[in-house]
Amino acid sequence: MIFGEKLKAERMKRNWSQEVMAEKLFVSRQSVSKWENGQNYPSIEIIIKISDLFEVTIDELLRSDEELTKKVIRDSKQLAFPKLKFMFDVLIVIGLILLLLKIGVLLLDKFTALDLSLWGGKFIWNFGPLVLMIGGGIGSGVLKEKFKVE
Amino acid sequence: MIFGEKLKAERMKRNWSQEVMAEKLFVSRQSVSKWENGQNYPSIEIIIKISDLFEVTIDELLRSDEELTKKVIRDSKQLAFPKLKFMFDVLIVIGLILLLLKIGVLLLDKFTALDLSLWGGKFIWNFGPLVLMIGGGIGSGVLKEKFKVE
DNA sequence: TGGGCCCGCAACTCGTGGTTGCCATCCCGA
DNA sequence: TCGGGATGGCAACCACGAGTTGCGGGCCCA
Repeated sequence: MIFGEKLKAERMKRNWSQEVMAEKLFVSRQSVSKWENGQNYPSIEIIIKISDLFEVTIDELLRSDEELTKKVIRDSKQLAFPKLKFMFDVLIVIGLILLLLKIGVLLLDKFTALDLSLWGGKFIWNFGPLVLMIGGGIGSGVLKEKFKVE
Repeated sequence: MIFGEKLKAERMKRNWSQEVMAEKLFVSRQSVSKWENGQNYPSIEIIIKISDLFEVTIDELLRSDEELTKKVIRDSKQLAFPKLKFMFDVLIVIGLILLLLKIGVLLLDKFTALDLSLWGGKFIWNFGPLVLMIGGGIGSGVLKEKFKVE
């Protein structure tokens, strides 16, 4: 039984005896022994107390590390997803801003006496925004698709 | 009792009757009724099953919203922090890139026959990168300081 | 060797978790 | 209106499991 092992591990991590722990939880020492050896579970109220005492979640106490790892992997994917996607979204926004700048400059050049020139030539300004936006869009879309299976 | 209310809320959220839920958990309908009315708790094994069935953590089932809210606030702060900070960090990077571009152009202009001009004039290129980098740095630093109290 | 600390096994008690039976209420269709 | 089905609460009952007490074994140290 998973619970007993985890209970024992947490207790020994703190160098407590079963007696000490029993006192903290207001139970007999043998109760603690039984839990650790998998003979029975404590009551719900006591499980909550243990969770507080050790500052671990009840899920961590009751579930296998396998289950928890699966959950952590899933969670970390969801954590990484917004972050990575956000970065690609920023690229899209930058490309859009550059595109709008280019259009703005062209309009001003055409309808006003201002003689504005785009730095770097037409090549960069024609393809730069496009590359950023398409690259960002592809990256963002791929990530979205990858975690849609979830 | 908190557990019973949450159990009922989750069940009704799915439009299940107590009968349906009892079937899913392989217990009698009256057991479900008792849990919801706070007469007793289910066994540990069943609590784990319920947690899986509803895709909520056991902590969420057993703890008050007050306790959980305190924890969620703490977690969401940590979640929002990297995201917002990341955005300010991107601004810093953009500012740095623009600064390097400006320096690159100036060097090429001075040492080669190329006649390159910075679009928009010296004002933007002297202050633009600076504003981005300082703004990003301040934003990033404020967030860092805000959640350092944690 | 004796004492203290730590922990496991067994017997026992009692409370609680789950089941069954019954009933009340509500809603819908004939 | 009546009957049937669905839903859910209360009560009685029982088994089992959670917690307690008693006992003993192992280990370590003076």
